[in-house]
Amino acid sequence: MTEKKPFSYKYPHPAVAADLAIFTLHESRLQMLLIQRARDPFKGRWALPGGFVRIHEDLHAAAARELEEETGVAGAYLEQVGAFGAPQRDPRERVISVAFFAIIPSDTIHLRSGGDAAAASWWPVNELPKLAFDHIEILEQARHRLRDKVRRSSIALRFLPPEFTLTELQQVHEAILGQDLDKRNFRKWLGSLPYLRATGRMRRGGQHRPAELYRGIPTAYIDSSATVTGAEYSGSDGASIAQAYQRGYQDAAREMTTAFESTQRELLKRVRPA
Amino acid sequence: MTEKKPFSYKYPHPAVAADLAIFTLHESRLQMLLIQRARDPFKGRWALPGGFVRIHEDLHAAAARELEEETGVAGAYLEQVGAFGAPQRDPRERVISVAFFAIIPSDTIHLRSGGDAAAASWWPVNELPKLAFDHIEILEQARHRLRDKVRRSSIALRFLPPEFTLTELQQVHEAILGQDLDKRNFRKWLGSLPYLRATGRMRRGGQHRPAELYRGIPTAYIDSSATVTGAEYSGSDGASIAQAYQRGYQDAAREMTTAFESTQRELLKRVRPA
DNA sequence: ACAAAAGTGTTAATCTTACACCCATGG
DNA sequence: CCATGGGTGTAAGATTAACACTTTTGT
Repeated sequence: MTEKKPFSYKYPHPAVAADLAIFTLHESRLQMLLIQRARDPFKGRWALPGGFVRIHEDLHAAAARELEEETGVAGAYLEQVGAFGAPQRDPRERVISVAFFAIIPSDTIHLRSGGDAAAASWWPVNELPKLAFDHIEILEQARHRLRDKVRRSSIALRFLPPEFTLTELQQVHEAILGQDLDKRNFRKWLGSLPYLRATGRMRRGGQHRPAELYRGIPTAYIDSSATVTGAEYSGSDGASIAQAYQRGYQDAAREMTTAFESTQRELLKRVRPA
Repeated sequence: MTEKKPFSYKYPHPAVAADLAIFTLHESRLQMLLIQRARDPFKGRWALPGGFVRIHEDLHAAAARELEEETGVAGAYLEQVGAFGAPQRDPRERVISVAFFAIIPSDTIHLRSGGDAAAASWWPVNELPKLAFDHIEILEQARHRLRDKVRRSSIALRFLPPEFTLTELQQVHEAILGQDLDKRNFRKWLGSLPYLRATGRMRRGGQHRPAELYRGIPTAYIDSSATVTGAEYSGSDGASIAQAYQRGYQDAAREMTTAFESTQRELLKRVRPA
């Protein structure tokens, strides 16, 4: 009945897991992915997806792997929230969990049911069931981080496909902040951001005026060099980007850089040279 | 020559350490504590203080323990920055480091030289030596967090003794932000914060006008109940606190709560009932 | 009396908020 | 022609930024 335990250390070591708060926008609501535990402890309870970090695996890579196993999505936005390590958080053994939050675009919702899970499904963040372990705490920190960031970065774009309407973008903000926003003020604010560009294309659908489609501008165009470059142009576009940048959108720029870097790492794995 | 390794697991487990970016204000500059490594790897290099988390020890408690071992200070402000776990960050074995930043008041600077350290000393953050491991990365994240928080929380008070002058508080902000601030605007801004109270006492020293001493108000007075309570009073103090609170100082309040909680845990250990 | 830091207000510019109507399309 | 969501501007209020002189003390 005794298992083989071939990995030995001079001092006791905890296990390290990566847990994920995976957000998406679905039916105009912020939703997150939970799995129902198939085994004890907390059998039947809902929990954040996650799993153990492999011994030579980077934390971020472990989270990305779990994310892909669970959703089939590679290259989603992924950001560390922090480590959770209360001694008794897992009754089996000491487990330190490094939590991440992930955002997957609302047009990318597939699910796979993994090994530990009896079921996986999306839950609106305001109607969550009781969670296993200390996952409610992890989740609250992730939500808080998301709320903070949505105002100061381009992270909202991560919830949307590459082209989107401003109304869709507004719905992302409203879902995350949990409050309605004024359409005109919201658009005025967007106008001051350096990372949105109208495509000129339209989305038509429903019996109403078509909406213009926008895209996020990759960071390259708005990093610090834009301050110098943009200012020389008479074209209002470059100038306003530079100006907006100077007025404190470094945060947004930095965030996009980080985001792109992390995504890039994943994407590069599956892209042939052009 | 083979060591005994009595702790065995079915799967390999990483070691988990807590590393600390310990900040203080010294000679009007933001400084941090580094230790010089006595052993390989990186023998002779400077590094963040830290050590392994014990198997039944909370992460926060491990950081607090290291902090006290290194500085003799208990109950300092301590906040997690995140987990750092690149596979080769420590050449000896897989080590995942949970980083914290700590703030110790500028009147509390004692040092003890611990086991691993050949020496420990304070370094101005703008004149740091080359660091061991990935500590420069940890430190940059900690500094960034500190800069972000100083504007949106009462964290600056942590650098000061319980009573301080507004000029001292301004110096804390200037040291952290790395830029000079306008005295009048700074004070106007302080006036809008809910957590400062003039004591009426003065500090005299030097051949100039004495400065009034201030204190931080414990969170109890400014948490959400203040919104209700304060508004009923005609006394301008309560009302303005409530008002300021409503206008978005929840952040400050929450931060102080967190800070107080973490400190309290430490302090309660050494306080007799009144 | 002078050197040194403490303390104090006003104005212009910018940013934020509140608010209501016309437009283009599909049915 | 009507229902639906898309798109647009202005004025008042709040916040931020720039800026210089008087006060109080110790020597």
